[in-house]
Amino acid sequence: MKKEIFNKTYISSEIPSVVLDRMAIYIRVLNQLQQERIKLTNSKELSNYLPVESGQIRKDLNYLGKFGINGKGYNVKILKKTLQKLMGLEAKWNAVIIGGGRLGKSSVEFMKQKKSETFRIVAAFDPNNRLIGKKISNLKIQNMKDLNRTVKSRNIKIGIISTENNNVQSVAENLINNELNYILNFSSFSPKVPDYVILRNIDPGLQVESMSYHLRQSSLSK
Amino acid sequence: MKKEIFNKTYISSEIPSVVLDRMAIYIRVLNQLQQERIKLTNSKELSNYLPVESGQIRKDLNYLGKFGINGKGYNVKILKKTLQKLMGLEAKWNAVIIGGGRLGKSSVEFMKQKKSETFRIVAAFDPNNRLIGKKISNLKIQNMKDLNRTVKSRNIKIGIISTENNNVQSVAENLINNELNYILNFSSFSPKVPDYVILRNIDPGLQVESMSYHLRQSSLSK
DNA sequence: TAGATTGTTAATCGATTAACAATC
DNA sequence: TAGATTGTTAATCGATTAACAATC
Repeated sequence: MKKEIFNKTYISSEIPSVVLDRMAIYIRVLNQLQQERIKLTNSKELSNYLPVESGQIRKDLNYLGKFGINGKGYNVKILKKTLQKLMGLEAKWNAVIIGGGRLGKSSVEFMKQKKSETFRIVAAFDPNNRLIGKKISNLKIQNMKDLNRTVKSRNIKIGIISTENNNVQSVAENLINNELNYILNFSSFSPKVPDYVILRNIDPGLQVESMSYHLRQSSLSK
Repeated sequence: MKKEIFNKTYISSEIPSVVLDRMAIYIRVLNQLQQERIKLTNSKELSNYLPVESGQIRKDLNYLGKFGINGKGYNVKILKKTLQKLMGLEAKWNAVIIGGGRLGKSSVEFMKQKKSETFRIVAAFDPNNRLIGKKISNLKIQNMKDLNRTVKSRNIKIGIISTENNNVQSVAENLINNELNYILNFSSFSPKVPDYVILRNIDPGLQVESMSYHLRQSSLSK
């Protein structure tokens, strides 16, 4: 028993993060195929939907062990389920949001529309005392000093930051002090966190800016 | 004159996209330093704010030419301005949004809160005729058949997609047929586009999912 | 000048691609 | 069995890191 758990952990922790990123994308494509009632696919077909070569897809999928069907391809349903299991998408983690202002509200609303259902926001806080008692996403905004109690009682694992940039570092430290080591940051300032903390900065502006670079390039060459 | 433009284009197009991504992040940090009234910085200090080593920062910045001050560091203001210029952030490009439903609205609202000011949305469309005439972000939703005329008359360069997943491929093709080769996609389906098209998929769910993977890992090892 | 930090080269590392034997 | 596609190895490519001479 112990050994199996150990193996799983071992195998999984070997997966490079570029591969994990692609695996999340593969699930999107498999959903698409399922909508089109396709039961069996193969690495060539998958590559049609992605900027990834078929060989690389096969290599990535082999981190899951071998369960492709030689000469046939992959069973869409099984492949999707296996990926979802690996990515922990069967569970739903409790999250707390820090920052109940406009950025907080629009972030929550946006994620809701994107149907991102990996976490469930069960409590809200704000370092600005004037916001306490107001509501965000049907949750009453609480005083930061109650954070620890709520994290414990509600079994919260994820901290979401949506405060002003200048509060972000201290909020992040506060979360970490409360053993929240998984942080989703909607602000534009990336806090410095210890290595063991998993931090994801959600900053689409960065992608728009690299697009801007290409727009300028094309306007220069004209 | 011609030569200078040629050189600029040449130098810039050599910049690997990983480096461009980091450059956008460097601008964020420089903004932060400016807020703290810091006039001079160096690669070591910058690395404190980033998951990037000082040597790599220096290497990245050298794509801009050499204008660091040996023994001193970099002038914050000049460095920021140079990066912004390279990234084309002085210009503001006109954009059209296709998809005036809830995803469209919350995407626009979210980007507004994130103060992403690289583009300006000047027109809205929806393939669903029932939405025509309604409003999104103060813009009347128009009929898709008027897309071409509006793109030309308003000098639109960027197409934003915020429709349902199953419309995304055809909407993308429509945009490209109208010479909109810079596409920002807020849906969860990535359309297949020709190589010359610059496509950015804004899908924060992917980052949440790779976080989920780590949450599962940690719960397994307990 | 001495001290500090840049700019740059060479070495390392890891990820991608190409190719094909194994297998259903 | 023949045909097709997987799983996997070896070769290539590119990005990161380490190290230091150049320079203010």
